[in-house]
Amino acid sequence: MSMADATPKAEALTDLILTMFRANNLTLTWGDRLVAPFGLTSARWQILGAIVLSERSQPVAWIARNVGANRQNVQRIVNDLHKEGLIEFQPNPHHRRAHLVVLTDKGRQAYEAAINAYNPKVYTLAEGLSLDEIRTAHRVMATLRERLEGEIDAEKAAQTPPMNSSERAGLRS
Amino acid sequence: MSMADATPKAEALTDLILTMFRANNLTLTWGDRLVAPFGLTSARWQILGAIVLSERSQPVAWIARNVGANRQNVQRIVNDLHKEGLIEFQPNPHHRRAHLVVLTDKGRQAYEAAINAYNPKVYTLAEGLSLDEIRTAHRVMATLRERLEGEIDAEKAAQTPPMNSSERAGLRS
DNA sequence: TCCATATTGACATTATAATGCCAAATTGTT
DNA sequence: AACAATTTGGCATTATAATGTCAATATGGA
Repeated sequence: MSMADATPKAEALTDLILTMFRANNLTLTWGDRLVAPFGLTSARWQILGAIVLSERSQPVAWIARNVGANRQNVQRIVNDLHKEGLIEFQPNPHHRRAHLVVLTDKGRQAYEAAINAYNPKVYTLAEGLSLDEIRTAHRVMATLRERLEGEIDAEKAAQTPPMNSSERAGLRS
Repeated sequence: MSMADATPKAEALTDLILTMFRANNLTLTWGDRLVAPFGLTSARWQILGAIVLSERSQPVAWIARNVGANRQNVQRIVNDLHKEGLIEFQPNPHHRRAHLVVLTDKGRQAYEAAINAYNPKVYTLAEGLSLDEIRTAHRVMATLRERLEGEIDAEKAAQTPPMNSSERAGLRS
């Protein structure tokens, strides 16, 4: 990175980040091709997974938060999946508009087909790597994720300083 | 991932990939905010970096290949950077149309400002992580990248089987 | 030299993502 | 009960990315 004052650790983290950018994009296009035969994309697959793996069925906005994506994009993808019969909406006892999203049989089949295509591939992908180093990498990436989530949350909080209850009370006087 | 037949290693790699997706997106928005004051984005920054860090000046298509992005998108970004005076084109002795892309003073200043803003931040980001585990993570991600590049290249080669010289000779008869 | 192939920038089109705004609905506070 | 704040889906707009096509140019063989 041509940073004169970079410590080895910071330099190594920069290398990691740059490699992550490439690996991320490659993984997405790899996933796109892998699940294309089932009418899926990486993005659709991710959303189906979020639905399948959640304890209980959720409205769109919750899914978006869970996968860390924009609510509107998830809504668009969910609507597409609905048009194609992969998911359906169920009434939400707690909210009249926020319907619950569940998989149809067709959706479940597509998701399972994706998983079945993925499993042998990811096994091959892991060849030459030890369980330990994969887990170490996971821990590093998880730490990175936590740090960044913290920073971004902090920025958002700084932009619109939330009132505490005494401040709100003061406004009313 | 709810994969009945997954080995621990494959499962760990899946966890890593899912965490990578999140960390990647967070890093990009974090980078966007970091360099926005200098008229940059993560994508622009990456391209300026590719120009700065390359041994010799290159045309757009080469830059695109180096950063693993679409030629057309890099072209668009480069054109934007040109309009804003961050880069300029120089004649290419080896190609009449493929001009060489170089940074202007303004571009260099923006890039340096980005680096200066980035350096202390990445140092903070690395806190709590050891040099060893960062390097291990880097190696894992680099392996992942190589594997995926290999797979994708293989698929492309399979789509349009290239002729060898004898096949070409045979066609002519 | 001649010719097939590959590269490159330009242009067009489509797909996807990001952002802002709105009204309906819900939640929490007082 | 009343009211502010938040959440949610819908809609519109813009920004960015991806894909395809084309002509100009360059490259490598024969």
